[in-house]
Formats: sequence, structure tokens, C-alpha cells
Amino acid sequence: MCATTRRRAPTIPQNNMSSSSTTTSDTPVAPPAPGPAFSPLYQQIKGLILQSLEAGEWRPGELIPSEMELAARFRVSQGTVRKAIDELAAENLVMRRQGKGTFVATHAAQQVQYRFLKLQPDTGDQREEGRAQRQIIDCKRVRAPAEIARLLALRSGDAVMQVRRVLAFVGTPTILEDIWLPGQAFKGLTAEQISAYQGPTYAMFELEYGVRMVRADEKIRAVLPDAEQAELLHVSTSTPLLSVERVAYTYNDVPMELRRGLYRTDTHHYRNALN
Amino acid sequence: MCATTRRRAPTIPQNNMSSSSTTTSDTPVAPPAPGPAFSPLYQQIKGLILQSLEAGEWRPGELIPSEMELAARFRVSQGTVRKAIDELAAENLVMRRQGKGTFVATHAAQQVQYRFLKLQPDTGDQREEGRAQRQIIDCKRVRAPAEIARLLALRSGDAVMQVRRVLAFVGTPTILEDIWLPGQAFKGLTAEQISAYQGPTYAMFELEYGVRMVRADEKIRAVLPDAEQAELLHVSTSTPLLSVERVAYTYNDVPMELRRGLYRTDTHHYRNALN
DNA sequence: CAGTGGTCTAGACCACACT
DNA sequence: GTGTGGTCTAGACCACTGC
Repeated sequence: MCATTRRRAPTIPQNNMSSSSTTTSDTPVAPPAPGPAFSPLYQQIKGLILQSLEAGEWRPGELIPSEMELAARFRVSQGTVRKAIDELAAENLVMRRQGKGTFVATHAAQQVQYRFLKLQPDTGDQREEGRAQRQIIDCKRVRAPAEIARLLALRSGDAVMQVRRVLAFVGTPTILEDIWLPGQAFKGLTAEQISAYQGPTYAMFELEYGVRMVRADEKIRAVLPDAEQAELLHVSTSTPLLSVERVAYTYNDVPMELRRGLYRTDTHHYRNALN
Repeated sequence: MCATTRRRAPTIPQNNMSSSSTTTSDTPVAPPAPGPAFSPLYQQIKGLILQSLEAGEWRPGELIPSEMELAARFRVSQGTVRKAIDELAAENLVMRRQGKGTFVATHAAQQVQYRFLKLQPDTGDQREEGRAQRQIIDCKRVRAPAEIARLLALRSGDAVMQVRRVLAFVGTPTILEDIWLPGQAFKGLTAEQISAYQGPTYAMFELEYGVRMVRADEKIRAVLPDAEQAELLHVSTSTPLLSVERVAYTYNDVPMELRRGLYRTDTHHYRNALN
């Protein structure tokens, strides 16, 4: 197993400058050293686990190796692996379950059905009125306008999938969404595929396209709908709506989805917890 | 050093049921025991530190005892205190600074000037256009209407302070806020006091009234302003605005402020990061 | 230099889930 | 019982701050 026994620099290329015990250093003059800054071991381990996650070594929902196994693989103590996984769990990339193990996070089968949707019914009857009814208005392949391309880190004119749909709760159309996805990664996407899938769209992205949304940013405004939007939501053009522009990212902060939502807030509200 | 040497139950009343080694327990029949559930030591330590914070043993901005000192005080290892403080730091109740110590968090002198204000200018010129200009419209003591009272966990008719003000950025009025505060805790509040204080209102609450806002909940809607609101914000009554209802809490989830904001979103947007 | 938070380890034991 | 995550400890050492 372990060939050499050294304290730091276990397998991982260590960038930490080892403070030499002798005052006369081998490198005569290299004093300020603005460079690599120092990265703790557990951060490096976290990076390695992250790489495996990205590479798909373990698929969403699957069990990853136990802390002891990972500790052995990386030649560090279990505590160090633990701290690395702690951070990954805090970022919702993995999920721990005592007695069972650590699982790769997934948008499917998650305790919170819609992780990124903060819209809630005003009435406190919890877990929404069951499922949302989805209606696909449109699903087509187009060339990305400049602004869409910019937000998705593509070039203007690159192919993108564009989807428009309406979500209704207990019969009331409440959300109108326009979704843009990089054409490259989402080649065969069809309206049927979207409507067929039960549960969050993001779960389908994982299963069908191997794309895992890891975090997102939202910009929220109050707007008035145009005639078409108003009609789809069954409101007048003078009804103020919440405009929610969401960019969702995979690993490494790569944007993989742009979603522009119009939310009716007469029966629902956007909820946000501040810490 | 430590007088007695026991593993668990150090000073702190331990609620964990000690699984007796002998199968024949002293208490004949008490099988299901749905009760106390088990609370790890570090959680209890966290609770004790929390109590000291609430009691004002250390004031906002002050240094709390070192991890070693706290460990000695509570008769636990430094690592256990560390984990307790880790959580407190994650909840923004304290702030750690390597080499210096751990400080009680404060809304003043914080790296993020407005911790609970998520409105940002559309242009990316960062840290806002300097300070906001504040204009107090009104500040009076009133009897709480039913709904206000409910949100502040008061009784209808209890005295509350009510403040209305407008925040302007580079000359443009952008935020209209109505603030309600329990009359009990905020007795002598005056318009002068609010306008005089530089920096976040929440920092003033800490200094002048010893009230620390620890977390908050926001409900967001899109609305149209009434005539008075429109005038104060220099917009028409057909301009959609963001309605942000915030309830801010002190320790123990006690609500201490209700704030209803109307945000103009023509030059600004509400930003939210989803994880 | 001493003091503080931050990292790392090794080992013991506890709580939980499965079998 | 075995294996997993979760807790707790004790001690060593590192990085940063300020005297």
C-alpha cells in the first residue's frame, strides 16, 4: 500500500513552501514569495473528490466510497477526508446519511422537490398543492441572441435550445418560463421529453444529459407583461409580475442554463431566508 | 488540571440516556423513550455560548475568550469548542480572525455594509454608489394593527414605533420603507436618531437599544404603488415595484422588526444566490 | 516572541442502518 | 454483528497577528 511515509504532500502536489529548519535556505533570495498562498490538505482532497464527481466516477444518487476508503486512497487521515466532505455537503454536492454513507446529490428524490424554486403559496398549507401542471408552449433550436449568449458564456449565433412553458397550480397558471440551454450539451431535447418527465426538470437534465446544476444566481425585478405573456398567465397587461432571471451553473462555475420566469404573486410569494 | 475525569456529561447536564451495559435495566419498563433524542456535546456548548451572547457577556464587536479558555471553562476539549464556534460562525453570530481571535458579530463595521439588503445596482460598478441618502418621512408611536402585531408576536393595540423613510442612490429615490418596531424595546426612538446615525440601521439598534438582528425572512411580491408611494419614489402609479416584507429576528427566533419595502427595479435588481 | 485560530492525526467510542 | 457517518479527545504543528 503506502510506499513512502511523509506527513504533508501525500500523493497530492503540495504547493506549500516548507519552512526550512535551517536559517540558511538553499534558495538564497526569494523573500516576498507572493505566490501560491497555501492550501490546506483537506481543500486539496476536496478538489480531488470534486474531480471524481465531475468525471462521473460516481453518478447522481449513488453512494461514494466511505470516509475510511477515501482516506486510504488519498493517504490522509479520516478526519481530513471528513472535513473535505463536510464542505461538499454544505455546498449540496453530496448528502450524508448516518449509518448508510455519503451519496452524490441529485435533484431527483431530494427532500426538497424544487431546490431552486423559491415561489410558495401564500396559504400555509405547506408542500404546495401537490404537483404543478406543466404545459409546454414551445421548444425549438435557435441561434443565440447576443445577450443570451453572453449569459451562457457562448458566442452570439451559437445554437441554443429554447423552451417556453407554463406552470399551473391547482388550475391557475402561475409561472411562465423561458429556458435557454446550450445546444451542444442538449442536442436531442424535445417538448415530449420535458413534459413526459415527472419531477424537476433538473433531475431530467441529470438523467438524460448528464448535466448537474450545482448552484444558481437570480436577479429579480418587478415588471408588466406584454400581451402574449399576459394571455398565457391569464392576467391583464397591467398586472405587476415578478421577473426572475436565473443562471444555473454546473461544476467549475460553467453556466448551463438561463431561465427567465414571470411569476404571478397574487396567490404566491417569493420567499427568501437571510442569514 | 481537571478534577474529575469523566467522558461525557462535563459540567453540562447530559440528557443522553446512557445505554446501560447490563441488559437488566434498573427502570423495568421504559422501552420506546421517544424523548430527548440526544444532543451532542458541542451543541450543548454552542447553546451555552449562545446564552452568554444573549446575556451580553460580550458586546457586539468585542473579542470572546479564546478556544482554549472556553474549553477550560466548559471542561471539554478545544476541538469540541471549535466545532461549536464553527456553527456560530456559519450563522454569522461570531466572526473568526486568524491570529486575533473570535469576535461577536455586528452590523456595524462589517465587511458587507448592508447584510440584509439584497438590492444592487444593475451596473457592475460594485459597492453601490457610495452611501445611500436617507430621508425620514415619518416616525411615530402608534397602536399596532392586528396584522403588524401578529408578525411581531405582539398583541393588537400594543405600542409600536412606526418609521417611514426613503433611500435614494445618486439622487434617485429607490427604496420606500415602512418599519415597525416593538414599542417596548425601542422606547425613545426619534427621527433625528435614525438620520443622525451613519451606516446600517441595524448597527444603531445594537448600539442604542442593545437589539441584535440575527436573521431575517423575506416575502417578495410585485405590486403597483398607491398615489402617495408613487410620489415619494418619483414614479407613476403604473410602475411595477418590488414589495419586500422582511421580518428580522433576534436570538431565540424572537421577531423584533417588520420592514415593508418598495423597491424600484428600473436601475436596480434584487440579487439572490441559490445553493 | 507569545497567543490565537487553523490544520492534521490517531484512536476511542456513539448512533444509526442493514442484514 | 458489521459497517457507516458522527462525536470527542489529546497532542502536534502551521499560519497569522501584534508586541
